Amino acid sequence: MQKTAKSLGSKKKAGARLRGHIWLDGSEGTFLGYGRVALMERIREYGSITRAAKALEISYRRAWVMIDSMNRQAPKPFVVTSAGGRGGGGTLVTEDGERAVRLFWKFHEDFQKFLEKEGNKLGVSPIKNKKEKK
Amino acid sequence: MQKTAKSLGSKKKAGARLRGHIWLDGSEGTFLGYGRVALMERIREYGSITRAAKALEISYRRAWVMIDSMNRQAPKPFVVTSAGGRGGGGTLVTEDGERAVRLFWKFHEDFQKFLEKEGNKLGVSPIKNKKEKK
DNA sequence: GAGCGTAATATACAATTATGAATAACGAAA
DNA sequence: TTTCGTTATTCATAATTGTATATTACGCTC
Repeated sequence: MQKTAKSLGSKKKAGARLRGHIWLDGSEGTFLGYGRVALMERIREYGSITRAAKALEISYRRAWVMIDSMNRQAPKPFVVTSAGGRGGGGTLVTEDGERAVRLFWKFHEDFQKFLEKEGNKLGVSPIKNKKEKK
Repeated sequence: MQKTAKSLGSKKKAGARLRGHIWLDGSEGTFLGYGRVALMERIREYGSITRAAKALEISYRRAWVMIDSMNRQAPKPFVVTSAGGRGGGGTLVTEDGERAVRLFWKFHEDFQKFLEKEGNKLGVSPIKNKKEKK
């Protein structure tokens, strides 16, 4: 036990960057987060859980679990599915789902601004990323 | 494919709550977060990684890895260790470490305020927890 | 120099989490 | 009623992460 630091360290934490994750909690834990929003956006794009999962490079099961959890926690389903029929069926995002996606991105946007301001306020490096020129 | 939601769902997401995690990133990924701050606080309390880890109910290895990672990313070590000597050795938090802890809690505090405001702004339930009557 | 309790380190094992493959159910359309 | 591609579901396996245990190094104290 020794070596009490005499001079204080740099105030900027040498390139440290404030980061974070945000999400909405529901009755069963996670209700809406980055993964689920991305999934809904792909479902909107492809009309299919299978293809959306492939595009996101996650397993079908994982995608299905997310949707199931989300729908059970939502007052009304965010996506509706149908098995069988023309094309085998499909999945689409409801108006409620679309609204949830917009709400989440607004939340994210505000959060990014918060991080920016906070970084200045706390004197932590505003460095955004590795390898940025200009 | 059917059943387009006709009436819009509730605006409050029925008890959904905004949540999040924050941390500081460094050159190797996570630099400072809730776990590392809690660890430093316990080290300050006990003067030992072993006892701090026990108090937090994590393995010594995990605690050590956190400290090592943190110290390597910090301009100057946040904790200093010594093996051997009176009492077998020990660990203590440096002034830089203490300052980092304070900075992180300030960050956390501001973040909680942000979540509160954001919940109001977005119209997401201000409900703090399950089981509230009235 | 022996004893002590700690840090430091390696490694086998446990637990958790995600994946991939397989199968059945579905329902419109030909 | 057969076909088709999707959803829904199960299960074994893989990958990841954390734990428990053992061992060595350390350096003050007696």
